Amino acid sequence: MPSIPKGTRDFQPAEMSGRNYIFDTVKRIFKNFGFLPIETPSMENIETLTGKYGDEGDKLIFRILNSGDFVESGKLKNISGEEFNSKKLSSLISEKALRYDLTVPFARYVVMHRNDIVFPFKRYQIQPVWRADRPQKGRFREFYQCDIDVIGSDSLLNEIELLQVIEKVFSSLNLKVTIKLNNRKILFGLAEAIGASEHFTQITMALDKLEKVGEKAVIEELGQRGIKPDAVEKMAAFLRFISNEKISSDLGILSSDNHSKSRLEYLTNIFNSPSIGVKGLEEMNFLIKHIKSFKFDFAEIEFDPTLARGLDYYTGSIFEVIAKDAEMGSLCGGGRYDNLTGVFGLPGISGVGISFGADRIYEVLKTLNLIPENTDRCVSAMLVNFGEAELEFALSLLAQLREAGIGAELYPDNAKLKKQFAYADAGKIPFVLMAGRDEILEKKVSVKNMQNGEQVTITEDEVSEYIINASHQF
RNA sequence: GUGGCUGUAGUUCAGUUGGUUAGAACAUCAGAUUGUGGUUCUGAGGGUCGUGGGUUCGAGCCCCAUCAGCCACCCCA
Repeated sequence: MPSIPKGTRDFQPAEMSGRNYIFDTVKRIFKNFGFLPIETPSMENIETLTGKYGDEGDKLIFRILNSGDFVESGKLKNISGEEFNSKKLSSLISEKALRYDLTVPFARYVVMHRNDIVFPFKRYQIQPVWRADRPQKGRFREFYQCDIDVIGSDSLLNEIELLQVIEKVFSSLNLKVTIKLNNRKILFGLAEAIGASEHFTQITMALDKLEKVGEKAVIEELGQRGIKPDAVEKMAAFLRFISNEKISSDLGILSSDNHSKSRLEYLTNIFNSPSIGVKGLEEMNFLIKHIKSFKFDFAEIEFDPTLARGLDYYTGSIFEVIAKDAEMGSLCGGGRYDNLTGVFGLPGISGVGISFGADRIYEVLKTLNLIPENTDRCVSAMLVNFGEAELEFALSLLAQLREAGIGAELYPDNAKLKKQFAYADAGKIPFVLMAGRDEILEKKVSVKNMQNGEQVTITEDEVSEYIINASHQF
């Protein structure tokens, strides 16, 4: 038996139907919000990708081997002792890599096409990305991202737009989700407020694990990472506040709305003004104030000051969306990046974007039975093949049906009727048409309704109309 | 990169303290009416028990190694 690489998948017709349902839904909504499509190549130059995703991210980039025989060509011989390290070697044998996400290639695209773009630029992009991760539940080495970004605008209204897109997408898919909202500036303010801003990264990474490992483990980790005891104690007080709040919320005393408010109040009290942290709180207040103008029925929005997100380039708002009724990682994530185009030579352009993980959304919809059936199959009639003598009549009937806009096919072999009917049945084709010797003599066709088993014999001219009318009854 | 679990037919799984020729269900194909599917009945094909080694008179079962898959950590969609 052949096989396919770890973490990749084949998609069968039934799965494609469900996947297209997701792609069609997000695409429809993206367009409705004014986003324009672009595509970029599957592979990028390695320098474009490296250094954007953090150390861990860099390791997960799939590299493409250069063509040619490196030993034969003698290229490797020019590297002497000291220089012979894996970094040097890999730059010699590989200069391209598969894209890791759609945001970094987009930033590269914006810089390259800056003169053709009218800012602010709203783009959507639906393409696969690759990560050399170890596969597990909801995690693949090849998967599709559905990205939208607004670049060239500082306005927080863009964040609000993105939140509405999230609500629209998940309400269209009938899926209840929680949108977690935070701001990198608040995280920085928090690090500053406890007097450990030099440990910003370590603090956010530890904080991010709160829900998974609990209060104690986070405090332990902070200590292990070399953060001073008095700073750890201040953080512990904050964590206690969060935990107490969780308990009240479980008891139904705090709604997620009040939740967000009380967290903002707490942080306002411990932050010095003016500071980056306070700026973050102002931004968060703005979002919370203005999202009230919109209905959020399927997405519950919550300010979660422990949300970190690892991608290095985020500088402001960050988002993460998780399903309420299923265990799965994040279904959607994103944030604001103030200087991603700067690394490609075009500074001062801020962008904000999110990415929907189509594969994870598919898995969740599948487990919750929310994928509509048979959205792709559109053949409504199959003609039975009776053999050479009846072929002329069958082919002209086939053409006539298709001309009338009816999806139709002729069974290709003169097989037993049982087999031909079983094929139609398996393919959920609603009508089977028979024109054998007797029917042809009278220019008639027998039409069998496969759902109720009824069969009528009508003239050739009536067939299209009959099928169209009968189809409307279902 | 680290750890855990599982590998028997296309799929889901049985398989006794190690004992003759490894089973079932579903799926597939064929037949039960030479012009009628879904239900029923009959039959057939399909396995080097992941792979390699070891223990034993004898291994699907025990031991070692290896590979693959799944799950968790890390990180993320």
